[in-house]
Amino acid sequence: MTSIDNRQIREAASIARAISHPVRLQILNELRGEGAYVMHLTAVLGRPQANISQHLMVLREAGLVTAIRDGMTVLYQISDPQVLNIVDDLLALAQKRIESRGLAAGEMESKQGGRRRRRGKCRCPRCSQEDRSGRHGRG
Amino acid sequence: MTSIDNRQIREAASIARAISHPVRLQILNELRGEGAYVMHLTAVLGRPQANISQHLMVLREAGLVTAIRDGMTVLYQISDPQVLNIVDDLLALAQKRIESRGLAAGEMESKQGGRRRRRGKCRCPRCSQEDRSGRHGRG
DNA sequence: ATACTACATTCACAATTTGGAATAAGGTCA
DNA sequence: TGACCTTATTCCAAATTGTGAATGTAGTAT
Repeated sequence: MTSIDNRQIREAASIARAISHPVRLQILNELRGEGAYVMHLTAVLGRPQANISQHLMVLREAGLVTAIRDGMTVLYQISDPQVLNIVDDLLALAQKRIESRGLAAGEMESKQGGRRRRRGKCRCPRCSQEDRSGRHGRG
Repeated sequence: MTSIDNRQIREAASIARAISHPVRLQILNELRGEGAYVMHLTAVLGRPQANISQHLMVLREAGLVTAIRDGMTVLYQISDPQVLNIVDDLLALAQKRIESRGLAAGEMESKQGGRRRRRGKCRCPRCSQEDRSGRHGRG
């Protein structure tokens, strides 16, 4: 039996709320796999460091991510794989909608990246390593 | 290739945003299966009708639910089964956390319903029918 | 028509969230 | 030590959200 009490509802809602910001969702998406350093997130998302840090704080307080100091840098990781289930479901539904809307409104994807997309080079420990060993992509 | 563009991120975030309120999450949870009438939601959640209606509007505008008039009453349904995947994942993670917190903090479930739980009787078409027969769809 | 029921919308205000700027805090290295 | 790097936090104004109260709209019944 699936009895839902108030605590569970509130907890679930607060998880959703932490995820419900484009920057935070993007952060979670970037943390797939082995996680990412703050400077990497700052570089990839193209946002001020303070802002990234603020969003990371929200994610931390919601318990969605954990921070591990590594010298001067900090590695953030997703705290529980189930978090990614939620993210994946959200992205899947979003994708489905965008597609069906595209068919309905003739709004096909042929645009060039409206805004700046990837801020390219980042000097975080991981990126430096990948850069040298020629490994690209995530996973 | 799972390239995530900005539109998809924003769409996903806005879905999460719509879900991220306890009342709305509870509404979605009540809509499982065949949906529910507004008066049923009002009765079950124990909140003012206007407030339920306001939250339903948010869910409608986010495209998570659809409304079908049926005489004087309005039946709300989940617009896409994938919405429930998200809800289920949120509830699962919430449950997992509450459990692990309970073990860690000795906060076992020994409370009586902190707030009012179910407002019991509701006169919506479905409840009335179930009340006097037992199990049947709408007519 | 009136009265009643179910639901939706608007308004006003409090509470919360957001993000930039500045600054603090923690760590490394010459 | 001080210069420098990475990340965290505080302050604050603007924007957004949540809610009750009142009101509007649509359908039913008499």
